[in-house]
Amino acid sequence: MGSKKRDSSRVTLSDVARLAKVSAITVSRCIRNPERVSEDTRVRILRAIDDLGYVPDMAASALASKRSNVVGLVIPSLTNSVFTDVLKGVYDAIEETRLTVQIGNSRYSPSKEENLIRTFLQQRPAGLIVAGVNHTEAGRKMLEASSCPVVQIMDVTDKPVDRLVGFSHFEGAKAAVRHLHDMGYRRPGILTARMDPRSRVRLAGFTEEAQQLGIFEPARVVSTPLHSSVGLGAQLFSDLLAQAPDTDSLFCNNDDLATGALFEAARRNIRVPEALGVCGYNDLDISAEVNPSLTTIATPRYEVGLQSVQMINAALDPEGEAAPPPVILGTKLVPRQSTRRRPMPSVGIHSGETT
Amino acid sequence: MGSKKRDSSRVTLSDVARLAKVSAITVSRCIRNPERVSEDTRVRILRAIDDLGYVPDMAASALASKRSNVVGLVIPSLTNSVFTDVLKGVYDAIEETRLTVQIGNSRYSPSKEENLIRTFLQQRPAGLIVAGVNHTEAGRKMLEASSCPVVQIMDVTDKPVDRLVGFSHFEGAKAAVRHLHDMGYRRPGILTARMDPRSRVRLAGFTEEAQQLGIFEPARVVSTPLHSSVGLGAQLFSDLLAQAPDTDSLFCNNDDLATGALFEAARRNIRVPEALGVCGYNDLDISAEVNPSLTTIATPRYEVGLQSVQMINAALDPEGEAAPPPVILGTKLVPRQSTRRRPMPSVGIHSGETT
DNA sequence: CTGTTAGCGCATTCAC
DNA sequence: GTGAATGCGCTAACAG
Repeated sequence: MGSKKRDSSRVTLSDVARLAKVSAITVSRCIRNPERVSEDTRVRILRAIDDLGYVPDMAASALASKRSNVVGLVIPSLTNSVFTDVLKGVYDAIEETRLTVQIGNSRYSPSKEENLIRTFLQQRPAGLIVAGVNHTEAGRKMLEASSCPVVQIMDVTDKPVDRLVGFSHFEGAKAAVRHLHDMGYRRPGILTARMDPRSRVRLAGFTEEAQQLGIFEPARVVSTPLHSSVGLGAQLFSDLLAQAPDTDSLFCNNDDLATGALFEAARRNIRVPEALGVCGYNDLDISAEVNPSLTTIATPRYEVGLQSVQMINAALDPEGEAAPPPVILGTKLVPRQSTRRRPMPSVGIHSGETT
Repeated sequence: MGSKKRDSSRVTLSDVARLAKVSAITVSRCIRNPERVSEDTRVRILRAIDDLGYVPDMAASALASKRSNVVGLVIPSLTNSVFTDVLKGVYDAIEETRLTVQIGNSRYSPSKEENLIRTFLQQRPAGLIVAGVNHTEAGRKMLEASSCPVVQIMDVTDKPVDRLVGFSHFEGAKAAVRHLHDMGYRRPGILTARMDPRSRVRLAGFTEEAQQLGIFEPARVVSTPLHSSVGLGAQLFSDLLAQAPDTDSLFCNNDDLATGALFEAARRNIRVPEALGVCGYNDLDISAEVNPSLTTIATPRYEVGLQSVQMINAALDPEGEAAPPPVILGTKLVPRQSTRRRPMPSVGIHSGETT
């Protein structure tokens, strides 16, 4: 097999201790709380560590302290770029710390999520970051009973388990509908797939706002439990056209669907934004590049990743206070060429300039 | 802080042992090598485990055995979908095992990669999966000296460190050029960015094949160290057109660049595939959806992820043999509408029907 | 096939 | 500010 070397006696705390002429426990302290050790022993110890190339053994540390340095991260997908952006934020932030990430992929399944939560919790993690605020009952109970900090991300709720950093999908969807209306569109449809909790909330936001504006029409709602993709966006748009041909605009639950709809519109020679306004959700990289460029709701995914780790860190800090209030980040409408720059004069209502 | 509960005396091996009326070590064995324990003690032990809800303590296990169950995975990006596909394969495969993944993001930096290799190796990982075959000298030495199985992925080489599962970028690029030639294009350019080792190899493949076909033209090579993106593809295509306006086809180092080039061609009313053939690399989801759909070289990224874990597993198996030969997976040209279906009759410009 | 003994490397608790 | 003793939960190496 692959083994090539036997374990060359590892450098341990006591090796360092001997060289620095102190006891092992002092070295241990010096590493974890440098300020609790006198100036010059600290210097000696650090030198010894450096000379010997000492590296702490995490397993031993975890065993003795009953606390690992592992942060569990539970997300529903490893390929959806919404979550890979979160991932990047998490990793960028975690590198500054002595923590380590372990990912669990729930595949959008609440029961898989529950299992992951259980598995992680059994490992005495330093903290847990979980996407969403909807869990199985058992899952939520475990999170609440957990002895480590828990951060829910990517959504908002009145009753977070512990800490939370997310944004409102409801408000984002409403802003999208409002924008379509401001631009003069009066017959908006919605394309939505993979009906996970956050998609549902966006649909609810669409519905509420459209109703308030008096432009809601059930026949213009197209949804499917299938996973989102560009190809599916094209398909759903075709479906919508079949059942409500006079639709004049689209809120798509995400930019993949929107991109697909845009492509399908091009194939059908439907002019965007003149004959059809399109607004997506998330602001992926490609959204600025398609023809015409895609109006969308930008979501702070990377930022959520960063802040979730900072919250874990803050919670772990012995000076740490009680759990801070939830952090609700903003979403932002990014107007682009897939919606008009000005409302139509005819059915026209008023302004909506965004300089 | 976030703590809510004190550690409620954990269920340990000896608890299970007591209930099953055996010794702790037998329980330990039963968990790791069920077949080395007699039928009925095994049954008793498994029942006891179940009754008590016993969960092994990985930290203790790692400490005692000097071997963790962590597989280190070093990749250059967390957002590039080429690597998130690998990631998915790795996670799908690892779930079948008792192993666990830890990701290191090298950000395409060899020195960061070296640091990650060092850090991982210090944790006595069960195995290491590393993207690419190009490392710093120190990095390679560490890998060679490592006592755990190492799998290099996503590329090929004569001298793998240990195990390898990848595919040839050189051959993939050559196939692309050949296809463009077969379809009647005679003035191919190449767009390439983020000159990592694999991109360079693809460029070399392009160059060699084009030279052999007698259609190589240095002025049609456009490259930049910037990271690939759809927007950059548009930019590079514009640059190429400025320096070699008669270019009749494009091999793009990846599908992001190709997509950008396709978008830019649309903006300039350059007809694809009639006036311009385009071939990308990787076969991302979107490539089948753009207009016209993108001819590309499909790469087995998910499969590489899966197999890399299987290799680690095989190496860990005590029955395991010596390191198997490298596994070279195939890439596949996927002809789509961005190249003609038939070669041009002469040098003439027309046809390109796609039924 | 099963048990005994020993100790992995570190952190907790309490002395000093 | 520093140290000694003790054990975290498990597995290696033997013995039977």
